[in-house]
Amino acid sequence: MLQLQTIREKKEEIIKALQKRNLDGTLLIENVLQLDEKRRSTQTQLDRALAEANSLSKEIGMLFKNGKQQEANVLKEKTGTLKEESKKLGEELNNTAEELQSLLYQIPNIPHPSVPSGNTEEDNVEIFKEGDIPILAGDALPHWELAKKYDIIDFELGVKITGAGFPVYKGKGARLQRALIAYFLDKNTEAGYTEIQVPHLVNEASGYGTGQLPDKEGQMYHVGVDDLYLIPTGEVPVTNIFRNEIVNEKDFPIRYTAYTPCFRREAGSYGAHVRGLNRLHQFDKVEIVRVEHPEKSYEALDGMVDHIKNILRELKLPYRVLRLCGGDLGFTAALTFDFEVFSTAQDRWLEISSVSNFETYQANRLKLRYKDENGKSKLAHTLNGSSLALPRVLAGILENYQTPEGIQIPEVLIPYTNFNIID
RNA sequence: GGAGAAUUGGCAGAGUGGUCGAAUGCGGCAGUCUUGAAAACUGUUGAGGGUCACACCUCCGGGGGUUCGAAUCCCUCAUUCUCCGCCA
Repeated sequence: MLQLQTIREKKEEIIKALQKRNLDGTLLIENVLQLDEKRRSTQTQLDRALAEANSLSKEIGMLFKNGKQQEANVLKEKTGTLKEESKKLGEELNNTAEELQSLLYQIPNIPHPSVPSGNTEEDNVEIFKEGDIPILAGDALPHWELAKKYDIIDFELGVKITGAGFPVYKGKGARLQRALIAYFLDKNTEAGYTEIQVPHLVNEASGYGTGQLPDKEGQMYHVGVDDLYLIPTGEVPVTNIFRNEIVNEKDFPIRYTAYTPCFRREAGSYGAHVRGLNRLHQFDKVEIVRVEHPEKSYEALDGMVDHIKNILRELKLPYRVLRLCGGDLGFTAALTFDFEVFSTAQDRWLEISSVSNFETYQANRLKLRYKDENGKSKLAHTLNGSSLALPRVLAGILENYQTPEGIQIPEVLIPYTNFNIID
């Protein structure tokens, strides 16, 4: 959520920047400022009433102490109207604040100046590409057929147990997936991220903290009886570690990595593009999260991008990096780089990582602050990225490493799998 | 799931209706002393709103109530601890 102070000071710039998201925020911002004005004036009136009541109460106390009952009773009468007034003002203040809050929740983050304009993923800008796209034999198969051929992923079995989008990994498929998780966690740890394990269900406050609520409510599975949500990404529990925290400036950089399953309802998406592992309701992901000093956050973002490049280079997968355009940028992000791996048998790119800087947007919701050198608390910056999303990496490996003899295992993974071919 | 106790500032811990935003100790920060450090001593040290700056207002787990006045009384929810039950 944007800071009110920023909206007050940079109204025009914000409206202009939001146009990159193809959003005309004029009315929204105007309403916010109006409500903010109203809130503050109501607050002032309320404060005045409370101040008066407070000093009367003190006087009454003194009078009672000195045995002047009658005078005290006279003053008591006066407090009656003040009480009514402050009650009314208090309600008004609450209503205004609530209305203001819900408007603020509707304003997305301001895109970073380097975000290109554009409407759809077509307008994202490729900034880097690496790795050779293998030339496959004419009978090369998409991963879902490879999965069947070698009996390593069973989609139908998942349908029986749960429903579409919940595959069962078997034998070397399961082992390969576990190897990838361990490998990613090891790489992240080497790079300075602390490995943690977090809950896979979160409460409502956490959903608001990272911005899944209220705007993306329908994307999460909700456990009604206990009012908890299954996490759509590890970002939610990990970043919420810092909700309502004031960290020490000396603690930067704060770096965490966590492996979690992710649950997404993804209602209404069917067709060829969601076949196999391309889109699932449950999948595994290793996430990296950083909390940074505002002046260092873009440096950190670059570092995260380089880190993920390294991993993909080691896996020898053909991939590219995109700078997301305004129209494709997530609600809470200021700048996002997407990583895509080339799925040779499907002849298309698959998103396997999304690395974002949220600047103070999440921190403001989370109330995540740090103490600067003058002892003042300021909002920190939060960042996160996938390193990496498992199913599509798996799909990329299956398709790009297929040979007539079987599926070769990338060299760096063999110590983790203990086999070098799936056949 | 049942019974009881608790929830106060970074931590520990006082405070049961009237200068209590809150004693005290530890920790943190600044200073004195010291060649330096430690010790000792002195000062300082919660968050948010509001203001040019003051004033002022709010916050003692969350929400609601009683009262002129609540950290202190009442209701309710949550969490933690102890005992019992159940269980990986």
